[in-house]
Amino acid sequence: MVEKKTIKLDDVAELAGVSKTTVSRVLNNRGYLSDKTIKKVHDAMDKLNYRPNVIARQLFKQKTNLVALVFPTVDNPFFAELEAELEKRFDQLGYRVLMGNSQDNPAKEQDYLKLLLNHQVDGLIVGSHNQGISEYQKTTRPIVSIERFVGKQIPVVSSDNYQGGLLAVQRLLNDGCKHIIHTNYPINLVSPNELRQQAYEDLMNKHHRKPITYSVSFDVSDKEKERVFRKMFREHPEVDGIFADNDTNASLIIRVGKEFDRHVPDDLKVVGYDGANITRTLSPELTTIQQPIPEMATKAVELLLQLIEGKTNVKSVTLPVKMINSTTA
Amino acid sequence: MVEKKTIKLDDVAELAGVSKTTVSRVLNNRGYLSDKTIKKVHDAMDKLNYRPNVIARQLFKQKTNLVALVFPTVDNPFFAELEAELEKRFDQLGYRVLMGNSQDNPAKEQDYLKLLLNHQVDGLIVGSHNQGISEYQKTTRPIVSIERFVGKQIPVVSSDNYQGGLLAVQRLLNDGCKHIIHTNYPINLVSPNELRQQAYEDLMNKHHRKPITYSVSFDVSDKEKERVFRKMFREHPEVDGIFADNDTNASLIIRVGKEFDRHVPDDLKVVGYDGANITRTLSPELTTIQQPIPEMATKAVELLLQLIEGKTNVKSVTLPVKMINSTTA
DNA sequence: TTGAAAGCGCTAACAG
DNA sequence: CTGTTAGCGCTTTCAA
Repeated sequence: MVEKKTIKLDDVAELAGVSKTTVSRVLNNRGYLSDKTIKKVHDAMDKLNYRPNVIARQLFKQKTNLVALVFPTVDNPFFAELEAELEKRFDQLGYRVLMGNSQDNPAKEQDYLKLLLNHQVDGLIVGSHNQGISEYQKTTRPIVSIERFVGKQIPVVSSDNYQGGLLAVQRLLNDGCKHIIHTNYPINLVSPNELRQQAYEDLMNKHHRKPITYSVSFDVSDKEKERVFRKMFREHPEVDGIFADNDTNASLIIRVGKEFDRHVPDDLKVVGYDGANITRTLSPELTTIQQPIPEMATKAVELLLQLIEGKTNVKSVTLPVKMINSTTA
Repeated sequence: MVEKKTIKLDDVAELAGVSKTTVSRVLNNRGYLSDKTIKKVHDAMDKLNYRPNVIARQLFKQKTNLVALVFPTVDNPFFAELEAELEKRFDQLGYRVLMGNSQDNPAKEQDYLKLLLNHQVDGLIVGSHNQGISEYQKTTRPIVSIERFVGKQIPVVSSDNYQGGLLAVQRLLNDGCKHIIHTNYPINLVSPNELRQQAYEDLMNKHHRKPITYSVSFDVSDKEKERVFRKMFREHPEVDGIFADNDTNASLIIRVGKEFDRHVPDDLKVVGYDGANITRTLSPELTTIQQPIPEMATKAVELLLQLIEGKTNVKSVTLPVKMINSTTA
């Protein structure tokens, strides 16, 4: 194997018989250059198979064109689609994307925050479910959050959770459900998600029904989740309608329901939440509230770019949700 | 808003009354240092809220501790799980992970290759389906491929596709299927995937049946895929067993089958492929061949690290698959 | 145990 | 139109 030393600007300059500056200019298409020089330089580059060292450029520019996506895990239909959409947009804008699966571990989330603070990335999109990371409050570096309140100065992109809750519960009511239960993940007051629960409770109260909510952590196994749902069916055999906080749970609930001989949609109606690609493909029968994932990605990228460009008055946005009618409700 | 200038080593050194070198040593725990000095430096760092600039360090070390994952898209159960597993392992080893969704676009794939060649990342894991990117042949930089032949010198991690094919088809034969069709994505000779088809054909021939394969591109819409499957049912109404090349297609086939009044498993048996988390959760009824995704991730990381560390004799590996018995076959 | 100085590879004033 | 020079922030010989 031939020992290869790195070719740098200097080497190209020497071979082309010009200065580093000139080569740099050719590289960046900046300033006035004679065609002859440009050609000479290109020839030299080709001959040496020159490759610019991006790290050196980054050091000078103090910009990496890198952003990090901090979500619990990419192995989930909603996050997978969201991250794919984010990556697509960032890529078009010349940004590379770091995958930050926080696994709902505050330490890992903090690591990614440190990347930002250390100028290893130009910005952060966060959608984890941890709370109380105080650094978020202090930093003025570019962060946009998705579906989560992080800090007073950090803009949030969310879908209309209250409206989503209303749509779901109203659908179950229209279907004639008398005993509607809501599942949610443990609510911390920092998530716009609680608005879904709020909508559920408001609508239940309005109809003089007692709201009942079961909490299921995001980061436990399917087995564990099924255990909670079994408990739910056992404690509330009268249940005939369920507003699940995400499609995966909706799917698990439908399965567990069968164990109790409750069949969808005849003696149990279920509305899910999210409506991601993968779920639509694998479980098209699910009636669900669809979050506008592509639009959320577009907005988040837009806001983060504004922050990166130094804009100060960047506002949170809420996007409309949509009911997907299928056969489970 | 207060204008904040970047704190650097120099500033810390000045405040602590020592030299840059000393601060650097404290930072890296290198060389002999008196406790007093260490404390002074730490105090200064704290007071200034100093954050080392990682880019500068990378420039010096010629190492970024970054790897890129180049797969068609992360919005797919198999790739999502694989990328999540890869990220988890790289993270533990101090590597950050770039998400490279190539969308089966050779230009994008080449962009990521360029990152590697430009020393922006230390290594590449590729699992895209493009072929004929000649740079792969030339480079000696660290690349590991997953389920895909990329170049002679590039190690491949794959699962035992031939065995997977045998298991699937044998299962359908055991179930008494007489007319078994295989779906696959268009085969280019660079994919170990073709071994599945080989196994299918070998077993069919052995049983004196005529092998029939329908090809479905990876990157077309569900609608388009369904169209192909409708064609399949129309052209082969006698079909009673299907070996699908992935679980998503299996799921689509089962749905399309219903349109033709073919119900699983009574008058149609289907075996899928992949057995990823999300699929198991959303479609647990699917009988499928499960790829050992976590083990594949472990191996791929292991091999890439060997390459990054300069090892030369890095060998490809094949890992065993497993049959998941459920109710569609 | 500590410091001075050179340099990683590139860019951008500024001067010609 | 092109070159000289001074860094970007850090690490590491080498010398003290």
